[in-house]
Amino acid sequence: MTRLTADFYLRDDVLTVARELLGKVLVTQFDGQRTAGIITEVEAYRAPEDRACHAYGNRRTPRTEVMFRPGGCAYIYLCYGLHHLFNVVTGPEGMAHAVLIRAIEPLEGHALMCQRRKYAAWESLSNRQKMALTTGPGALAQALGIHARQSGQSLTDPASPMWIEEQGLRIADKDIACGPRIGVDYAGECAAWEWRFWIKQSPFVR
DNA sequence: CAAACGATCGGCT
DNA sequence: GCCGATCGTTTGC
Repeated sequence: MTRLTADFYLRDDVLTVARELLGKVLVTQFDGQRTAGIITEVEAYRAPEDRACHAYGNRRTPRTEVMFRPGGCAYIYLCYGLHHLFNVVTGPEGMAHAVLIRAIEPLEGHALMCQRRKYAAWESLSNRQKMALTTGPGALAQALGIHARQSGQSLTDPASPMWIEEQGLRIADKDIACGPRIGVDYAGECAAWEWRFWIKQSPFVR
C-alpha cells in the first residue's frame, strides 16, 4: 500500500486535489479491522472567499481550527445532529481548504461496514442497498467507523488509523463530471460554483 | 444562557 | 417526493 504523503495534500489548489482524490482509496483501520473504499464523489471548500466553507472569511472557531492546519489531516464534524462528515484538509498552513468525501465504492471490510450501518450481510443485499451502504457523506463515515472526535487526526503519520492510498486506479478527465455542491443554497453566488466532482460512470454517486 | 440552524438519511406515502 | 429525527456549534441577548 502506498499511503498518500504530505506533499499531495499541501498543494494550494484544492480543486485539483479534489479531482485527484477520485479513484484513490480511503482506509480506516481501528483495532486491526480494515475497511476501505474507492472515492467516487467529492466536494471542494475554500476559505476565505467561499461562503459555503465553514471557515468563510478565515473565521476561526474551535471547530474550524483544524482547517487552518497544514494539509493532510481530517476535518470531521457533526451535521444535522446525527451525521459525521469526513473532510480532508488541504493546502499550506493557514489556508483553510478542505475536500468533503461524499461517496465511496466498498473495497474491503464489507462485513464490518454492513455491521456498522446495521445492514444485513453484504451478499444478501439488493443492488440498491449495496449502493446506499456508502453513498452519501454521512453513510460512508458511518460505514468506516469515523466519528467527529477524530477530527484533526493525521492522514500521513504512519501510525495513524485513517489514511488515503493510491492503488493505481487513474480517472481520466473525460470520466469526471462536475456540478454545484449539495445543500449549500444559503451560500449566495457560491452555491452555483461547480465544485462537486464525481466519477461519471460510477453507480456509487447520487 | 438560550435558541436557531445545518456540507443528511431513511422511512413512509 | 416529503418529512421527522437529533445535537454540537455558533451567535446574539
